[in-house]
Amino acid sequence: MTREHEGNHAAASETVGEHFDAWHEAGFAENCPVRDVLDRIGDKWSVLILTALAREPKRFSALNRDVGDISKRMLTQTLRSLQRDGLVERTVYPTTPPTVDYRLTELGHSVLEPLTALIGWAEARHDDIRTARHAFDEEAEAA
Amino acid sequence: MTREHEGNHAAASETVGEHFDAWHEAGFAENCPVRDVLDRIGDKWSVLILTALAREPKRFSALNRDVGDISKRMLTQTLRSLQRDGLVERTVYPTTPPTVDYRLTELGHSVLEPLTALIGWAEARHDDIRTARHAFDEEAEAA
DNA sequence: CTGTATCCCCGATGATACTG
DNA sequence: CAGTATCATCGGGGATACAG
Repeated sequence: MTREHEGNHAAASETVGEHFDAWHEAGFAENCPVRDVLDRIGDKWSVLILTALAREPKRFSALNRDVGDISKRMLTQTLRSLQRDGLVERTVYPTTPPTVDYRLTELGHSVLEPLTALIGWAEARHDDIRTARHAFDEEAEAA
Repeated sequence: MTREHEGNHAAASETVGEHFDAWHEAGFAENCPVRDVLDRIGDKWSVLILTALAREPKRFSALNRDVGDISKRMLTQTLRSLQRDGLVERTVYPTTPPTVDYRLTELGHSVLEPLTALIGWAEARHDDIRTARHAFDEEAEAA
C-alpha cells in the first residue's frame, strides 16, 4: 500500500530529501532557525492567536474571548513572545481605562501562508490519521 | 512600517481571515484536527524524524545517529506515534540480531510539503525574527 | 541491534488573587 | 480594561540500567 505510492512522490522527495540530508549532516540541531520557529509554532497558543488575528486587529479581551479558553496569563505571555519575534504589533491607546489592540505585522501575515497550508493538510488528511490510529490500536488490542 | 504592508496582504488575508473567523466561532478548540496535528508537529522530534526520512528509509540506529542527540527512548516513542498516525511504516526483518527500518508512508510524504513550506519560511525569515528580537530586547533594556 | 523499564527533573501551563 | 504576581500541577523528556 505504501510502496506503490512512492513513485508519485519520488520527484518531490528527491529534492527535499537531498536538502534535508545536507541539513542533517551539517549538524543543524543546535540553535537552528527551524527549531526556533517550530518551538513557537508548537506551543499551545501561538497558532490560535495568529489565526484569530488573521482578519483584523483585536483587543486583549476580544482575543481572550475568541481564542477558546486561554488564560489571561498565557494570552499575555504568548502575545509578548509573538511581539518580540516581530509577528504581532501592540498598540496602546491612552484612554481610561486603557485600550490595547494587537495586529499582525507583515512578518506575521507572511507566516500565515505556510501555516494555512499546514492547517489545510491537517483538515484534508485528518480522516486518514483517524483511520490509521484506529487500525493501529485494534492491532495492538489483538495482542 | 506595518500599515503600508497591509494592503499587500489584504486579498489573501481577507479569505483566510473569514475562514478563521468562522473557525473560531465554531468552537474549534476542543479535539480539533488542527490542534491534533499541531501537537505532533510541535513536539521536539517529529519534524526532525520526518525530514530525516524524506530521502530514504532508515534503520533505528541510523535515525539515532542522523537526528542530533535524540535519546533511544524518545526516538522509539516518537516513531511509535508517527507510526500510529500512519505517517511512518515500520518493517522488521527477522535476522539476528534484529533489523528494523522505518520509511515514510504516502501520508508521511504528503505532510512534508506543507512542512517544507513552513521550514522554508523559517529559513527565509529568520533574520527578520532575530532583528525584531534584538530591537525588542534593547528597548526593554532601556527601561 | 533494537528496544523497554524506571526514576527524576524542569519548564510549560493553569488557577487565583491582586493592581494601575 | 489589561494586565502582573504567586503558587501548584502535570507531563515531556533526559539518564541510566536492563532485555530479547
